Amino acid sequence: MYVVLASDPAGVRITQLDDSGAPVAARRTIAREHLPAEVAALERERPRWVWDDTSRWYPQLLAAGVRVERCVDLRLCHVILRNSALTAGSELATAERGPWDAAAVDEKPALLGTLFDLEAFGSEGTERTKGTGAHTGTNSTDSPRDRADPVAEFLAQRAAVAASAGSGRLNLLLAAESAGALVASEMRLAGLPWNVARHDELLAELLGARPKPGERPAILEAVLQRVRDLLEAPELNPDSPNDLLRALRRAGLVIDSTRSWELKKLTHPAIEPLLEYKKLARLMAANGWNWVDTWIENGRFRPDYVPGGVVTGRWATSGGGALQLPRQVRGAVMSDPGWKFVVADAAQLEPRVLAGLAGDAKMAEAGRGDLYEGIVASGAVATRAEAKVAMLGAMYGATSGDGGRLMPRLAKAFPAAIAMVEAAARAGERGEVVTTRLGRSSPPPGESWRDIQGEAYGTDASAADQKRAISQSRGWGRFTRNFIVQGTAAEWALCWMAGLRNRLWELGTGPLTERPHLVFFLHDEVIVHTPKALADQVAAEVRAAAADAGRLIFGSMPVDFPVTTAIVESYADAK
DNA sequence: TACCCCAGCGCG
DNA sequence: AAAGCGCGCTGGGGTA
Repeated sequence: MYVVLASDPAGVRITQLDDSGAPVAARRTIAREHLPAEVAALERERPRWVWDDTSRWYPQLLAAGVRVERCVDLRLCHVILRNSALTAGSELATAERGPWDAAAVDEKPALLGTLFDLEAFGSEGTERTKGTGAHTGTNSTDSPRDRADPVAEFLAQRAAVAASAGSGRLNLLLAAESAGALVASEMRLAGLPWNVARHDELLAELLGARPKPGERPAILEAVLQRVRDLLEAPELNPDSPNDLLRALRRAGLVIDSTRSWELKKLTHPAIEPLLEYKKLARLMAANGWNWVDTWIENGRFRPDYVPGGVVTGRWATSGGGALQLPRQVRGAVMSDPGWKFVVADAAQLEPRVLAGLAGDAKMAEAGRGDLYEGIVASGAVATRAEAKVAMLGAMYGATSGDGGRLMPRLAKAFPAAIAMVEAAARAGERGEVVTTRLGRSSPPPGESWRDIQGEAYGTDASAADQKRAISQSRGWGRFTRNFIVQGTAAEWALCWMAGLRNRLWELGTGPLTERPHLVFFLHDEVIVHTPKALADQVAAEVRAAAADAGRLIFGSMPVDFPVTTAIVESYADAK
């Protein structure tokens, strides 16, 4: 059964559909304040909730203590189906842009009326990312998506999937994407436990005690003093790349940027303290006291997770840089008393995904244990380090350096896997679209890309035009090469997390945050916060969910997806 | 003052 | 080891 929710001037309109999409009862409208109780009652029948945007509906339900098992997030699913090569001929994909299509930045509409609509839509989008997602309460009935009918959209999506040759995969992708949206709301509700006192200690050890606003802490100041002395630049502003570059050149160094890996090549007494300064200044700017003041509330870090925020299907976050927490401060992530973290990491996820995608039995075999050791054992390369750099080269499209040099050896040892990424690269170079295992397609290159390619073959094309076109074409090829791997890995991770979410729910009783629950997700890694006594069971469920995800996506293809699990009280103690 | 872009660096 | 993929955030520095 499906239950479609829609905003209505009078409250919330509820439409129940059977599994074929046919209405099973007259639709009705209830008052907004009755929604949580209504959802809780209907949830016992395990429906799939259908709504325009999980972040507009679910946070309030969670706040009222109502958790749902599954949903369809029409906004996220629409994006997938609109772009997927598997549904390219569908009405949904070929229709004019509508309220379910986000306004594209580079498509400025000519007509004022249209412009107004798109701007209204855009402003809604930005509100969503910065806010709590709690839109349903007040003035949301005016947004374009509320003027669109979710029942009609849902039926259009079902039709597009049903007519596709890849309907099984697409259905899995849509379910996983929607489950991800539920997880995102739940993780925001729970928050990542953050020990402010410990964070303070870490900062004090590394930087010195918290300074007055606008000043530098003692250790940072002392390091800077050394830099200024050694460069004989007492007025140096080390945070200004221009200023720093001038000072370095005055000291006789030949350099054209202040990037740390460029600095590392230089020999000068000031380099060591300068690199130290950069490291510490970065910590202070990105995750220092200001960050704690802004992002930690009541011992929890609650970033805004953005499922589908990356073209490849990876998540993004907005606010707090949640996906870039530096190792230096991970010690401040500490479990509650009586609770533990289970930190789990999918080992060598992307190359394993590539083995599955390509159906490369040899590479799957090499991945029976440590994949890189397996590659060494196959004789392709001599060391684990070489295996790793060669694999990265294959997946990212390295052309030079060790990656570019070693990659051809992989092509000999694992021809199927390498042919897969090479084919994706060639498709991208031609401006074609590529598609992940479950059916997410890459965006086509933009208009200016095509212009540049076209111009390079005109009669008055210069050598420079052609060079530019080739370089741009290769660049897009590297993107599509990586897209199929990164995108399919993201699908694996979504399936993993969706399965884990339900397994965790079964381990406990009561509200979500009193059971083992997800508190963090980082592409190929999750953190579960769990009562101490359940930690071992959680670790087992994490591994079982990983095995499920592999079978769901790759079927009988025997690719292993081992996960490392650590049961810890601080994130810093994992791996 | 507000806004935009860039350089640089954190994460996978 | 900084060549090759995907992001977000900060401070500097410019413009309106």
